[in-house]
Amino acid sequence: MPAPTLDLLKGTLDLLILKTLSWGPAHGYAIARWIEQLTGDALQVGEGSLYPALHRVEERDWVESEWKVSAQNRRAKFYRLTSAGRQQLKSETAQWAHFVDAVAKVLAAPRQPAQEA
Amino acid sequence: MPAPTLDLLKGTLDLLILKTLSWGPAHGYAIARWIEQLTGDALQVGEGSLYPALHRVEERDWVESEWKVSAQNRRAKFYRLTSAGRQQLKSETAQWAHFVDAVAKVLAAPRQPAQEA
DNA sequence: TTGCGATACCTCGGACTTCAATGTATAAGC
DNA sequence: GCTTATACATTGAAGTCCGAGGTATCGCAA
Repeated sequence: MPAPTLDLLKGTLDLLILKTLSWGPAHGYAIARWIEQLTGDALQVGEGSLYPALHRVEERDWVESEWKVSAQNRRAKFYRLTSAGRQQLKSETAQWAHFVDAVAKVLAAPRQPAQEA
Repeated sequence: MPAPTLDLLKGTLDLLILKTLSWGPAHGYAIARWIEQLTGDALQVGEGSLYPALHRVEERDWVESEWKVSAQNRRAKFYRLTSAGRQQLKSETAQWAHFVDAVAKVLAAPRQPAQEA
């Protein structure tokens, strides 16, 4: 039988993280909880997706990190958007909108396009 | 330097193929051209994505195939949606809408959600 | 004080998709 | 005969997701 393969995030996790950090610095665990809370658990961010994603956005210099103490009095790595990250957020947001629009065009089409050669 | 890595389709190719076939049977090459034409090339379907995708939707019994001769007088494998495929199309369309809506909720949020513990 | 749940970090491996590159073959047009 | 478009296919590299497993601390309750 075919594996279920949820793959809920479809490559949007970096965008979601950058957007979340545009509200202000946060640590990984809180970012994941915020995304879940905002979407009513429609999007779920497992730790096996979260931490690699945080590491790659830092690697690409879209965020910077610093160890601090969380509101729950625990050691946590706080991430802050860099100016390159803010630029990236803008760019990825536009690309996402463009992509969603393109898919919508196909899904809305009542029939095949005219004049295929 | 980080690889560009377009990844335009983000896991929606199966959905796009099923939708395209809901207009009637078609062969792979035509499906790809239709998607590109409908989206003004916003979505591009390379052959290395297309054919594996067609094989997996057939493997899952969402489509059936049959060799015929195309309008261009060439040997071509025509795909037809099965009733399971029609069901899958409906389900995936709903899931896609749900997903897009969830992402929009995060992107539209002006700030972090209230009362994090 | 011992144990548990929540917070918070991390890595590994498997499964999957995308996509460029490469290859085959035929029809039509020049 | 050559080129272009049509039409199929596979391979390998790269990237993402995610379940499973591991570490550690805090606060609380038994």
